[in-house]
Amino acid sequence: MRLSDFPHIRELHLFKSMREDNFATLSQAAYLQTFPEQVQLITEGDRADFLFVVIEGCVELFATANGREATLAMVHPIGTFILAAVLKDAVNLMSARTTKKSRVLMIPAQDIRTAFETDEGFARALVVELADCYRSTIKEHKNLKLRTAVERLANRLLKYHADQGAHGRISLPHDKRTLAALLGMTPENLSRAFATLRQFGVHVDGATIELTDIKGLTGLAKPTPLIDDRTT
Amino acid sequence: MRLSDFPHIRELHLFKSMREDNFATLSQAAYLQTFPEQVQLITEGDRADFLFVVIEGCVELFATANGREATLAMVHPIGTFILAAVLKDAVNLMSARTTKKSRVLMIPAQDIRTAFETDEGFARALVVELADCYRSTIKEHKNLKLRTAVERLANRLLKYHADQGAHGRISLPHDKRTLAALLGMTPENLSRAFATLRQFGVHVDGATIELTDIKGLTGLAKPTPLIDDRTT
DNA sequence: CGCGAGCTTGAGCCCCATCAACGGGAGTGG
DNA sequence: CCACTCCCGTTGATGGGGCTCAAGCTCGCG
Repeated sequence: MRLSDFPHIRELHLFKSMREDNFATLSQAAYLQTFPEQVQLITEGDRADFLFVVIEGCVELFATANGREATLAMVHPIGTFILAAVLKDAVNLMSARTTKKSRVLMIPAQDIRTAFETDEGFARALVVELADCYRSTIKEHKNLKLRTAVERLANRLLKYHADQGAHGRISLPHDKRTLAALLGMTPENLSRAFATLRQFGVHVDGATIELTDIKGLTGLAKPTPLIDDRTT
Repeated sequence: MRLSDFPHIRELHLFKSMREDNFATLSQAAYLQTFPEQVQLITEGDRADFLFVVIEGCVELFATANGREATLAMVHPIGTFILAAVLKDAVNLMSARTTKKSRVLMIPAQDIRTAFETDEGFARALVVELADCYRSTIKEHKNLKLRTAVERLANRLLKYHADQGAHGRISLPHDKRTLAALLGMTPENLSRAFATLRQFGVHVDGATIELTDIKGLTGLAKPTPLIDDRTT
């Protein structure tokens, strides 16, 4: 892997407090690879052989059963996935595919586990990382159980709006069928949800959305830090 | 707290590898308390002041928003809850209430965090515990998104059946309105789901259920270790 | 015997999935 | 430059799963 990528990784909360020698070992064992879009990186049920770190691009985590498929999360740079499975030396509960051309760092699972056992700083960082992941999924669970599809969309738009500078205009980070899957609905229903939100100042033009009634939209969405805040 | 309760707690995976002195400190700071049923122990949004350990009875974790309520999990002995919030010194994402008379151990959050920072063995145990919690919620998420209400009930019955010795007869561990909430449906709908399952050999008599067609029920439920196994 | 809580059953409705058709933009090849 | 095709997104019609509201039922208990 290229040394030029080390600084970013090293600065990750997960690796920041790791001992230098352990990090060096990990670096040497890791693979940095570039994938085109729509490549499936892992399959649920398979043993977790690598910890993945998304350096560039975007990865979709999803699961399948009974002929149905559900998107569980999108991983953006710099983010990791299947950490829990790697630590437990267990099978993946989710599958993963790229949604765009992506650069991904793959760290052999055994090296992660060794570092966990020998590096106290790393073990502590893992606690924090896992706690964050855990709380994120709880929020997502609440989002799904306590809100309708239109409410989920409204909150998601407000989140994008805040992320992108709150200038009244946002651009969707995913195509609409992916966004629909992420929100737990069909593409058709997403269209209708957008139509419903028109009366709340949501105007769609392709991947660009204009928000002209933030107050009204917020009133509908009723965002709460207990679901929507990234880090609480 | 009573010394007689120590052995059970000490044997918990979470505390097993903790240093003796740290465990002693924790024990002295902890409160063992008994609550009647339907007592709310914590409220979402409040700061997490204690780590809770259910010694006896049962605790329901739930969340509220927009006038809706959703049950997220049931905690049975011996189980912990709001560990992640305690570690992060954050607010609770869930509320908790007893569903029956319960004995609960309450360990001050600050003591847990201190132990985390000073006790390497405890930190490692936390990683495993959090990874388990994390994977459990992912499974629950998949259960909800990938299955219909009837399928969720069928799988739940099969799980109880296995837990209780697979003798073709099970007794429901919760009353039906709680079970309905746990499965993400209304009590009315649970009734109808049971009626639907009659043709698959599910015969209801109060809290006792007789299963006369395990094979057929399994065919409908299509259980998978990637959702239903407690520890994979 | 009367009462209330928990459970069941029924009717109606809403949200959302499904199926089908259509429109438009991008890419391709003539 | 245009015709063709394919894919994405939209729109409409229909249906089903599940919720709501309301009534009836059963059983335990006073």
